[in-house]
Amino acid sequence: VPKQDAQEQPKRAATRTDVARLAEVSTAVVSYVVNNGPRPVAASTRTRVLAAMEELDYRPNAVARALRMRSAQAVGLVVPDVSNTYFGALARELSVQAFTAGYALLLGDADNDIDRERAQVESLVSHQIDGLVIVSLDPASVAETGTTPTVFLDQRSRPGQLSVIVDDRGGAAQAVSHLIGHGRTRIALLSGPVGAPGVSEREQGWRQELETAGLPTGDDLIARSEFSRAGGFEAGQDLLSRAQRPDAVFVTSDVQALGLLAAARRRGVEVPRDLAVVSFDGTEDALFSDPPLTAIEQPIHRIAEAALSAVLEKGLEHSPLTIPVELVVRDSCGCESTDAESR
Amino acid sequence: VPKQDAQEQPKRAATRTDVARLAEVSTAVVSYVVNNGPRPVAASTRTRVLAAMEELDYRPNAVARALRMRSAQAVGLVVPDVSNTYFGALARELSVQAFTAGYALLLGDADNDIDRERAQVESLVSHQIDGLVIVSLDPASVAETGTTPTVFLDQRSRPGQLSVIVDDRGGAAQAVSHLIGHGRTRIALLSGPVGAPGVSEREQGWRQELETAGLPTGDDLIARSEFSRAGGFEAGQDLLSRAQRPDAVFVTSDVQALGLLAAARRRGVEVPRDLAVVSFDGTEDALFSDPPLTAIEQPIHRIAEAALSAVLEKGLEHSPLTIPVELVVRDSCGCESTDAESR
DNA sequence: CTGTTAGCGCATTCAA
DNA sequence: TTGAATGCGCTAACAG
Repeated sequence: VPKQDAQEQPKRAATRTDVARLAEVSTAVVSYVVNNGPRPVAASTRTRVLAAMEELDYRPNAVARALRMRSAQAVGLVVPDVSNTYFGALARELSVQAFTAGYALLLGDADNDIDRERAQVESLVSHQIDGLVIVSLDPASVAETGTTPTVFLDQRSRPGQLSVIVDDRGGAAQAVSHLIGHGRTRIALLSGPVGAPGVSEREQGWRQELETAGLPTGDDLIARSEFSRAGGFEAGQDLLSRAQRPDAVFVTSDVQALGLLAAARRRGVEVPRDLAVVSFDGTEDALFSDPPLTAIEQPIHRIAEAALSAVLEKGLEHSPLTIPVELVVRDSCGCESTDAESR
Repeated sequence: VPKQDAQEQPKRAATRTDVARLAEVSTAVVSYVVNNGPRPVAASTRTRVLAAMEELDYRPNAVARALRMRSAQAVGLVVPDVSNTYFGALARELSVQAFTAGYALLLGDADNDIDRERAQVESLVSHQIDGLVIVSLDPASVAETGTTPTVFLDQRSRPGQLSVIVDDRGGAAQAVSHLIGHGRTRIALLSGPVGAPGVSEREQGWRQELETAGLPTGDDLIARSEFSRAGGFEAGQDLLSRAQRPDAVFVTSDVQALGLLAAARRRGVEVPRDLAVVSFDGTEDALFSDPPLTAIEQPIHRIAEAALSAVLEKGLEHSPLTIPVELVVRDSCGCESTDAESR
């Protein structure tokens, strides 16, 4: 006498066919209720189907759907390094917003490597993502994304490409202008890797503002490092050990600024008294450093929003779309610390 | 006279069928060369196929493959908040390692919300991921993952579940013991949210070590906050404003410790002189804070490695697998700063 | 060594 | 309002 071991081990997940069989309808009807259309379903039938789905603990297979629909209901994000605070915040913002819109997020970390980046892009595209947002190490050499809408968070994209950018040049100029307003005259630049996103524009902003003011912009005022705390520390050490020490620094990212602050402490250079600092990004890193960083703040929420809609609604009024940035004053620039802000 | 506008607009990406036609072979042969098997292909044929692929710029469709193979060649990661430095580093590590192993990474940010977490898990599973690693807000209520191998980075998983954990209790005890070695007697605990991963074990370690030493563990020595800089700042303010101020704090994460340091500066409490601090995580955050944080360091690389292999090789010698942590001494505990380390 | 073919699970057109 | 049937692109038996 065989016992009922049929439903002991539900080895395979239930499919639409199983549900149809149990509810005694066709598979099409199951689709109709799952998707609320495109054909109507009688209330009583719907109830039966729902019950069967419940009973079988049915979950639609997103992959089969993706194949059929040519869309995975997913967007891809490729960044040079997610562990960088700024990119982490961007990933978080995109994950949350994409989810809210019914999309999953595929993340590709390029590990600061151009070949890795190419490979990540190809992988994501082959996964039928509905859109790709990328902060590229080199927009010119990014892999072909074919029909996948792609938005670059970068100035350097080619004419036809979608891009959402922030006003890097203007922000940098604003930062430098603020420093000049504090009476600083040797304003150094702690810059990012040559070719990295935003770097050359921020450099331009720095240079232009100084030239306009008749202040020096020589190579002895420039240092360069990776976008990392460690990189900022080393470049900071370098900058602070030069013959004629700068009295202010504009730094191209918060994480580098954290490194610079550490280097300054190490050498007994007091910020902001001996060295005023303004950085770019304005992540949470800038709020709790010592001293808190005056920074050009990127509105990550809005950037993510714009990028997502550009990619999903397949368009942008005009590309590039430039998002304004804002100088947020804290303590590192030498402004009087307002109590309300230093938190 | 119709012009050759056939290949003007390659509207659709080339499929295996197109390649087969162009190379004048069957679709199976194309598969064999793409996958290097399972059947051998004559060298000359292979060359023809390769040429056709090149010509058509053919890319295999990962979704179709996933449907057929019941595997997307992808792993999922769900964390409470990617913008947290620790989780960001974990995501990066996993993305890189997964990629190296030929897998993509699907990231789900739970946004510190248990319902969001459930939904993210269901979404990932429906995308046919080959494995899921999750740092859950509540392992008991995580969605059913069916046949998808799942590894929890958490102590509280149920018996049958795979989990990779660090020695939270032991690490905390070690931290507290170090503080006791510095002659501190009122050692507070700046803890995480009730129920968050690792929190209760770290609390236990703190308590046990103090009790053994006959030191106080009262509620007036405990504060609690989210895993964030802002949370740590507020809890720190609270702790430092109490009647009998602690002379040391064990903090359950680096980001919270950053907040605590800011709070201490705000109140003129000098670290480590007035307040010794040891935190948990040991991310890059701990290296460049002021002062650099002595911390219990989690070997993220090894954690990711163990989690990935657990999930992909479907197993673990014994679960939970406990990974040791290590006390890394810097300046915040009051040890003499060694020059080599303070970088 | 190569070709034929049957699905993977789902959405949808076309008939009923 | 429902059902039958087709195909999305790919793998891998199975048969030459």
